[in-house]
Amino acid sequence: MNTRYTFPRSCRLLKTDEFSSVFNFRCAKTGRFLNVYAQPNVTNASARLGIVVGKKQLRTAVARNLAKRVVRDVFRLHQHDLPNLDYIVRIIKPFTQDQSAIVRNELLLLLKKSKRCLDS
RNA sequence: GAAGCUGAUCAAGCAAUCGCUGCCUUGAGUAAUCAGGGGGGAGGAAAGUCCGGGCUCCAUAGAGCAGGAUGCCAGUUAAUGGCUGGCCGCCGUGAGGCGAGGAAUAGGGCCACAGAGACGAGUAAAUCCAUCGCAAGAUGGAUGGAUGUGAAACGCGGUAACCUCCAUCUGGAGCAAGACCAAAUAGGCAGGCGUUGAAGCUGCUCGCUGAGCCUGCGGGUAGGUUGCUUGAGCGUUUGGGUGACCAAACGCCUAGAGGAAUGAUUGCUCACGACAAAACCCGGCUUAUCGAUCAGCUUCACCU
RNA sequence: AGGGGUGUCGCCAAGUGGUAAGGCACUGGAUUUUGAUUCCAGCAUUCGUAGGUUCGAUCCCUACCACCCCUG
Repeated sequence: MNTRYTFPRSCRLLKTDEFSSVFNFRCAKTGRFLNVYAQPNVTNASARLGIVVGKKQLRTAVARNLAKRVVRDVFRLHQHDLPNLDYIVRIIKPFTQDQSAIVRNELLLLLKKSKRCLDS
């Protein structure tokens, strides 16, 4: 049995209430490009992800989609190593395609940091 | 060799893994959907939306006015304000580049400053002559240029990218166009039954309240389907034309989403990768752009 | 997709082809023991950018850039 790396609907944050509850939990970690919020979730079996991309930061639809795709890809590949949390990733600064490696490392670091923040 | 001019082409490639999204197919499932396999998946500007056309709907007896656009001549095209060729003017040493380039005797307006005077007329100063006067000067006549001006000492002045005139073109809206299917709720129309009692309380009877109820139809909202990619298409060759372009033959099928799809990682190679992402479709224009290649040409320097 | 508007000093802005008003702010001076008020003076390197028409362009024309608004 090989582990699947898909990103089904059950692994996303969908409702506005879910987003605002994670924001109100106030466990945030900030990097150069990203801003990660986290909250433990009891109802779901796996980690869940929500992405916020502002129109002010990334003007065109292509840039927004690229940002979302990069974040989603990192989450997808590491979802089985992550604890049972709700994450929200917000993009603060725009980045281009050749900067995506830096962004990926930063996101992994921030995810680990937020886990430690919740444990303490 | 250096500096340029013009035209054309390309817009990193290959492999593996994990993902995204349509299409075809197989299986499971009532269905939504899920799983496997195959195959496809952004541009030269997709951009700005500046022109032109196709397509669709609405309007339309015919013609005109108004408004708008264009403006040397000829050609090309489905069409154009695009493009091509020629003439003329300007710029550049040159290859070349740029040009809304018709009419001022149809008419109106404007022409700052300077200058006597800005198109109506007319003479301020200067020179010469005559008269008067001691002189300063005054009056009359003649002169032709100078000053200043972008231009002019009156010449049928300049200006039409001021209005205008002339010639040509021009119905409007836009795929959220338009077509089809079609919940819930409200309302409409037709038929039937209803104060000789509809409907409700209520499963039945009594009782009470007291005007609607049933059936059918059509419009139409949410939503869905379609329009949606085979087209004034692309490539090669041949022929015609100075050229834009046209014709013929052969070959090819090349995104079609709907909160909006092309990414990530690893390895190798190289010019070390810019501007930038389709949304009904084409033809142009304009703008952004790391670079690379090819062809023709110009100028300068050096060598033979 | 279609349509409209704006861009002028740090801010608000006037300006109908002839060398860019005004107010606030700022700077300097005067007045005052000091400050505020008041008075005087100063402050525009391309009128968003680039071309064109014109003797001459903020103004007219064309293209572009940025921002805003409207209809669906």
